[in-house]
Amino acid sequence: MQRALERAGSRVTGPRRTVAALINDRAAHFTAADLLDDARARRLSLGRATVFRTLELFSEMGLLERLDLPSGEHVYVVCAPRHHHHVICSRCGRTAEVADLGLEDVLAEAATRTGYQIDDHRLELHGLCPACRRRTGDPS
Amino acid sequence: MQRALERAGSRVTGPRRTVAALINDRAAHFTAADLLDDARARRLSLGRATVFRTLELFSEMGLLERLDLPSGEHVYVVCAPRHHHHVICSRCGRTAEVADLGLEDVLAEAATRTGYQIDDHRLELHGLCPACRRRTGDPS
DNA sequence: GTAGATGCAAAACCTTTGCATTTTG
DNA sequence: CAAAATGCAAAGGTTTTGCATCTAC
Repeated sequence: MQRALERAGSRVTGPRRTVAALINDRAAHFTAADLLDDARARRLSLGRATVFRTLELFSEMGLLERLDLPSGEHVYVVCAPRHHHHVICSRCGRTAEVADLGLEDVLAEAATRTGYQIDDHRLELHGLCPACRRRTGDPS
Repeated sequence: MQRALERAGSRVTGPRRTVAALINDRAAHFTAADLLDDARARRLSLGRATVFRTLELFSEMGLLERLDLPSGEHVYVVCAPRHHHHVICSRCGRTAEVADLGLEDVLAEAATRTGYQIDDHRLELHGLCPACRRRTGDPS
């Protein structure tokens, strides 16, 4: 992460390290408020504005991505900077990334049918992660 | 819409008719605030809370769907109650619906690769609608 | 007549901004 | 040392809630 900041020409500061550390300790997706709470719980000084600014920075750098859950919540997930999609566990919030799913055909089909020129897309998959699946009734 | 309300066991009230009318007069996606502004502009009495409550009601009834744009804006679009996806014009906000795009294979592939049990998905397509395409430089 | 709907104003949120102060490179 | 980053508190915006008053059925 230090590397990434340097590469991006941004400064490596205490607060940014703190945010990075807090993110690292989170298993699943999180909100800005989550990090603020974590910081307070650990008695780490960290300003609200800094958290928002840092999340935005990390997102621009491609280290994070913001997802909008069906609930309307804005959550962030750690991810690789290439194009991909997220599979989100609706129970625990853990996410996995998938890429190259063969969406091209789907997009082409949509373009043909609607006449729209499709420039971008967002795909979110919701379900249960392997662990939550085991803990649930249905081991199908 | 009257029908839909009756079917759902909800009352057909003045404010709900007003909201439905305002929605009808909108060409593209809109926010709760948009409707409030429209109402004010037309000197229609309509409470803020009622707008939010009605949008929620219509959404539950499947007449509307709330989308979260990449910008973070919460917009609503009119749509049919079956499963489908939205193609959204990034210039004018007009939307089109598409269904049965052959996503099944994509979902199956994602499930296989991640081990998640995939229960639901959201796909948003962004681009230019035919009209905006024409008005833009690139008639490719 | 009564459950359901409304409107208002306040509360609750969430996110951004201005600006003086501190810190990094 | 200069530019960048921070923190605070305030502003801005959106959505929700409590409650007294209406109104559709």
